Amino acid sequence: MLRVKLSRKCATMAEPKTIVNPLFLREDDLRQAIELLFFAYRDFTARGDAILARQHFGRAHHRILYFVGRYPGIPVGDLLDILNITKQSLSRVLSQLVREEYVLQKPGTRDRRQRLLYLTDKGKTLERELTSEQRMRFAAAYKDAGAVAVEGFRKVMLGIMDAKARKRFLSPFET
Amino acid sequence: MLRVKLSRKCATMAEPKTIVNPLFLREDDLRQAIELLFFAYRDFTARGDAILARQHFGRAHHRILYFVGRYPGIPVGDLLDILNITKQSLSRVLSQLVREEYVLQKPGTRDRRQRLLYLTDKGKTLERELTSEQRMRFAAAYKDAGAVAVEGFRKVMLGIMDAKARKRFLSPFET
DNA sequence: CGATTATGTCAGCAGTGTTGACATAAAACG
DNA sequence: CGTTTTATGTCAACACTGCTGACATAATCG
Repeated sequence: MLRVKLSRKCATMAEPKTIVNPLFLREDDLRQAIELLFFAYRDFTARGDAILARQHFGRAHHRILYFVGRYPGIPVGDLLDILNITKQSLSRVLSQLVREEYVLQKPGTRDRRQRLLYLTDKGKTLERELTSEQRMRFAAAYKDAGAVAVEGFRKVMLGIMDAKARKRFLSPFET
Repeated sequence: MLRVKLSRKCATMAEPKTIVNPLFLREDDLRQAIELLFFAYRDFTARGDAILARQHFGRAHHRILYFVGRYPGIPVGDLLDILNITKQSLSRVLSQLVREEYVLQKPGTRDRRQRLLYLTDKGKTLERELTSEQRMRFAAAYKDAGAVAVEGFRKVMLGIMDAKARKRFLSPFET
């Protein structure tokens, strides 16, 4: 579970971790964990970015499409909470999606200040195109890894995210 | 500063998945997987970004500091391979780090065209500050999740990344 | 020597996140 | 009812990061 490559080209590659030092190995595990997350996320998002670039969109557009598809009728404020960005950042991208008819806004019934968001058919189509590759990626990885591994992945990811986000996963119907 | 929770406000939250439909559940698992990765990565990088902002740096600076610290003496080309960005993108940030003496460049001995990269003490200090929070995050998550979960996390992440990156993890001494 | 490689640099564009300031409509409250 | 707060939007400016294209230098290779 050691080092990555570069061996041929990178001079200071040696440093074999052969000595059984629990503490040292732990450091190595943590370093590897960081890299696993980095490379997985990098590759996970790469193809979607390419698709988005075709229509002059970016990753932010995908995130909006995804979460609006996930929670049809979501108010803007809730979307801001999920994305953890400012309303100005969201607005720029969201208004573009509304203008180009990927997303539809309806005034709230209970609270007419709210603008509830929905995907149009056009939006659904693009969202599916973007997300399906990512779902296939996970489907393949889950299949290869097995059910036990999947549960482990889930546990570690929940441990990495902040408590607030973790709560959303663990208790779907709470404030 | 926090908004409210989705559940209360978002009308179309219901959709209980009570019906035992394997295919449907699978879709739900994949959707959850995507979100786990999204939220974990978002929160994983947030504090580092805040630290970097203090010195007018960004996430790209951290990545360079991290991988140069990881592979002292790494040539620029190898770093480009790891980061998967253009040399122009790298150059802007790297030359800044060199100028401000976080990173040191030495001409290669075998190939004098190469510029081998090393962290200065200043660079090591900043890198440690940035990465230590991330390591602690994983240390806590790993501890809570347990060894089996960690192995599962590792398997799933390897499955998500592209084959090229996976190889780097699995066969430490190859290109 | 000519071709390729490793690296760098200048310039411009796009996407995304930030802060600050200001505006409107509706809900909440006393 | 009138004041305050909330939900949302908008304009503007700035910073970081990625990309493409073009061009330059030095060293290695064949």
